[in-house]
Amino acid sequence: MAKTRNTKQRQLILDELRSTKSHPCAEWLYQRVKAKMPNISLGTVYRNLAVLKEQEIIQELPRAGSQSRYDSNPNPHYHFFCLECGRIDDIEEPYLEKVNSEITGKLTEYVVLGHFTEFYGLCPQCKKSK
Amino acid sequence: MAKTRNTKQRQLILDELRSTKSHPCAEWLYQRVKAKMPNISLGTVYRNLAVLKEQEIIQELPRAGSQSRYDSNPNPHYHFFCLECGRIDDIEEPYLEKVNSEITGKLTEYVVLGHFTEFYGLCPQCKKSK
DNA sequence: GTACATGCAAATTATTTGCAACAGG
DNA sequence: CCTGTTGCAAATAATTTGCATGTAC
Repeated sequence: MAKTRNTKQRQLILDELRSTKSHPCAEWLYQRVKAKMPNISLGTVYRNLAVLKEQEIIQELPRAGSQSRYDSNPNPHYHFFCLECGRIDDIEEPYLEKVNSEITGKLTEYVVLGHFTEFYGLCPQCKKSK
Repeated sequence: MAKTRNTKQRQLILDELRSTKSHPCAEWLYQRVKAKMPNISLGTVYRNLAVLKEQEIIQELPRAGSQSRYDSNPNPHYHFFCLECGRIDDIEEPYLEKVNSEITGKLTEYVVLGHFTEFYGLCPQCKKSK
C-alpha cells in the first residue's frame, strides 16, 4: 500500500463520515466539509474517499460496477458476483424466507418487505486459474 | 399501468436480454441489438429497459440509488434501505455465517467469500405515516 | 526537499430528456 | 388517426483526471 499523509481535508472528511449514521454520498460530505473549509473541492472528497476505502478505514456500500445491469428474470433470486472477472451468475437456491423472518423478528419497528443478496467470491474459471 | 406497444425495438431488446445469462448493461444490449437494427439508438434501449422493468417483465439488479454511498464502519454488516425515504440504517444482527455456508454447500465449483445483503421495506417513520 | 495532495476545470461515463417524425393498434 | 415510440442530439448527473501549486513529514 502506498504512503499516505494526514491532511486536514482527509481528517475532516473522515470525521464528518463518522459523525453520521446516514451512509452519505460524496456530495453530501462535500457540502458538510465545505462549511468548515470553504475551498475544498469535490474532487478532493472523491479522492480521499477512494484512499480511505483502499486502506479499509471505510467502506463503499456494495454495487456491482458503475452501470445498471438487467436480468430477464423478474422474480427475486440470488446472484453470485465474481470479484475477479466481474461476471454475475444466477444461484438456484430458493429465496430464503427465513432470512427475512429472522430480521423481521429483530426489527419490530420496521416493515421488512424483503432482502437483496449477492454472494461474491471466485467463479469456477477464476478459481481454477489461481 | 400505461398502455404500451409491441415495437420491433422492444422485442429485440427483450430477446437479446433473454438470450444471455450475463446480466448485461444497457450499452452491451445496445451493441447487440444494433447488429440487427443498425440505427436503433441507445436512448431507445434505456427507455425500453425502463418500460420492461415497470411492467415487471425484467428486473434491474438492486442498487440503492445512483450515487455511491459510504460507511465509516469498514466491517461487513447489514443495512436496511427504506423504499419510501431512501434512508439507510445499520442492522445490529450479526453477519449470518450460516447463509454463506448454506450457499457454499450448493456452489461447490465456486469460492464463496461472503455476501452483501440489504434488507428493504419501510423505516419506523415511514411506517407510521402510512 | 520530495512526493503525496490539493484546487480548479475540463474530460469521461452513464443516463435522461426535448422534439419532430414515425408507426402500432 | 391517435398517441406511444423512435432517432438524434443536447442536457444532466456522477465521477475521474491533468496539471500547476501547495504542504506534510
